[in-house]
Amino acid sequence: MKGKATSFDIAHYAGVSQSTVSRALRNSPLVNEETRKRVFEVAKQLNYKVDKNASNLRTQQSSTLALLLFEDPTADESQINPFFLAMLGSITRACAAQGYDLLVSFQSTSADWQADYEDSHRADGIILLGYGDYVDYQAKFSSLIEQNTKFVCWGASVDNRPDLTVSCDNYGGGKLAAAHLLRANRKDCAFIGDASEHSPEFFARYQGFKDEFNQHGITLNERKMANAISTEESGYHATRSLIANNIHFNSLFAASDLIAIGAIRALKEAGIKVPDDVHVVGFDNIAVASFTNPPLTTVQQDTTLAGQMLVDNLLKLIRGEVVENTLLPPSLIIRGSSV
Amino acid sequence: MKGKATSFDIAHYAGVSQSTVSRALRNSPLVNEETRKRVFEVAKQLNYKVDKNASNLRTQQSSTLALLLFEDPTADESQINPFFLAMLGSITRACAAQGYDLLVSFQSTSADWQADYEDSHRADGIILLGYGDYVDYQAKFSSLIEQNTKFVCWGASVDNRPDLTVSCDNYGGGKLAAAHLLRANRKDCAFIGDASEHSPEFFARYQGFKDEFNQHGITLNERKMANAISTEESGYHATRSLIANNIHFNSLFAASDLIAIGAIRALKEAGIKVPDDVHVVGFDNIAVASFTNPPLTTVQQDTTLAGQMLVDNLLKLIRGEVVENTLLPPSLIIRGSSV
DNA sequence: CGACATTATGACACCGGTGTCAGGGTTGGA
DNA sequence: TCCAACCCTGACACCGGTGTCATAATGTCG
Repeated sequence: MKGKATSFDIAHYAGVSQSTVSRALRNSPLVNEETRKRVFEVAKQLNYKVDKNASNLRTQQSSTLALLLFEDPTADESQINPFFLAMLGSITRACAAQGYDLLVSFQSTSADWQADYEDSHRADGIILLGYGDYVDYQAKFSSLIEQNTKFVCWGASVDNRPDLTVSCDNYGGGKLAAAHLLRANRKDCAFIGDASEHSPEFFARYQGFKDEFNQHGITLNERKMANAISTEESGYHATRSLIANNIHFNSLFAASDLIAIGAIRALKEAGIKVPDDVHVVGFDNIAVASFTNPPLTTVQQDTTLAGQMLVDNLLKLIRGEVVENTLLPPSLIIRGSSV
Repeated sequence: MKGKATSFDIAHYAGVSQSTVSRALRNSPLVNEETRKRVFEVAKQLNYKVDKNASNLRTQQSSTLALLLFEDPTADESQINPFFLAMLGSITRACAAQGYDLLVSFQSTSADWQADYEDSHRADGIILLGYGDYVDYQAKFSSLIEQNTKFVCWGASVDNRPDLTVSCDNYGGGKLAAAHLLRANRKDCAFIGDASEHSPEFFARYQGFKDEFNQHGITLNERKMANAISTEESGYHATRSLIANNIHFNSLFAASDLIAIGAIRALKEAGIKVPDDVHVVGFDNIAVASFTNPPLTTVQQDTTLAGQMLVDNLLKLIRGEVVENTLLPPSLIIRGSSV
């Protein structure tokens, strides 16, 4: 037998029509049990597999989801944010559990990214994942909605469509971190991250953090903030610049673990002890966090649940079901960097 | 316009036949330049995208590769080996660079994994990635070859088909590690990992390591070996058991970084100082390695190059070109755990 | 025994492109 | 003027399935 077997080949050998083969293989109740058995046997013998292209073409759906992973173009190319890798893992698993395949694609945040996986019928829906400047995205989101493209995104909120977003309760997470530092009476706190509308997730973390301090009658000093994107390098440099400017603090909240790790490096280098001189709290609970020196206290995001919710919500959207906004509860992981 | 536009819609609005639309969009030289321009305009207006299912069905190829990631079933489910995640990243990028999409799928090593992505025409070829018990795989490999399925795999060697494998020079890497420890005169060395034919990569690392010692007239003590799979937990327990058995050593070579990190934890717990009492060397250079305490000396595998070679070689196989066996050179990264 | 429901199957159009072939129109050389 | 060459286009079969419709065979009941 040259080439791959088709349903016609099976039909020939099983002595039935091709239609019957198709029905038999999909367990249609219309087919006689004996016939079905015969068809299955022949199919197995010929190592037959349904041609997904033909099947998808006819049914107009692909049983495939696409994952677009946005990378901060300013970040080091070779390293991918471990938090998103963890998400990728859980999304992959969630897809498999639902019988869907997953197409993975990396996108640069700057370039005008293409979301044509759905237009071209390669995927039934799209998952958008990544930090990045979501201000620019709203226009893109609108056009996706207009074209009736099914998608969900992590973190970034889509104007007027809370149902398209799954995210961690970043605000609540920020409060958790603040409450923890306040319990240890570390009131003189620095913040490293981007607390602007360009990074809605970081912004929410900062807001929660600030509000918790405010509720304790403490106003954060704006001079003790430094901008950073979510890389170790960036966190390192931001913290260095604070130190270089003689800014003092006895605790530090980083908008992400990578930033926190870079901050710890800068602190150590300057002879500042963690946690004795400065308590450090990060966000994400990436795998590395427990191996740093000292181990990093951090606000955990449940990536397993997050992946599941993204996939579940997307499938609901595809099926036309109603979806609620999904906010996942964060939890505080206390380690050596703050005790 | 309800539903998505097809080439017939474009043909209608552009006043040409559907055949011409198809040709025009694929930049066939047969089409008049003016006609082409008109077609492109209409296509853009209708936000037309070629239906991949139809296209793939007709051309019998998918411009898609599938990545099967094997996980050690005994490992913690929620954590994925960071080394493979790094590989996943570089493979994704390499695919994109070649204009291919990537389907990602996790497989359990134990279950009889399905490689039907190619049979079902969802992918043109398959990349196999993962540690694991490759002895069981040889039969599967044979059947893949027999069915003329295009695939390459990382690490594991396929009987008589070196061209289907891309791997790091694990043997050479082991020698690098050994030479490094010998330079510091740390001759009393323990090995943590699985040095059996079940883990060909670990086995090769151990062989190179042992041979280098032998060439210096030193025979490794088999009692100072402990089995471990590539997880932190496993490395921790293996090392603990060595310590519990009162086995002494002044250096330790771990078959992977995760094992090394677990080993360091066990050593610290037992009051053994790294690197003063024991020099530790790992393998992989995962991202975590530079953040451990002390930072981990390790043998680096070039994941970027590895991903590229896997994709390049697979595409060559698909195109029917000849492929050479690909061995990537490792390099030693010296950090605090061994100086 | 005839009317009718039930079961199992085959024939066929269809999904949306791609590739082949035939043919119309124009140009150029003899 | 006629034929060949060239350029461009349309008609149509085809990829390998799925879904609908028609129909043959069998069973059921009055």
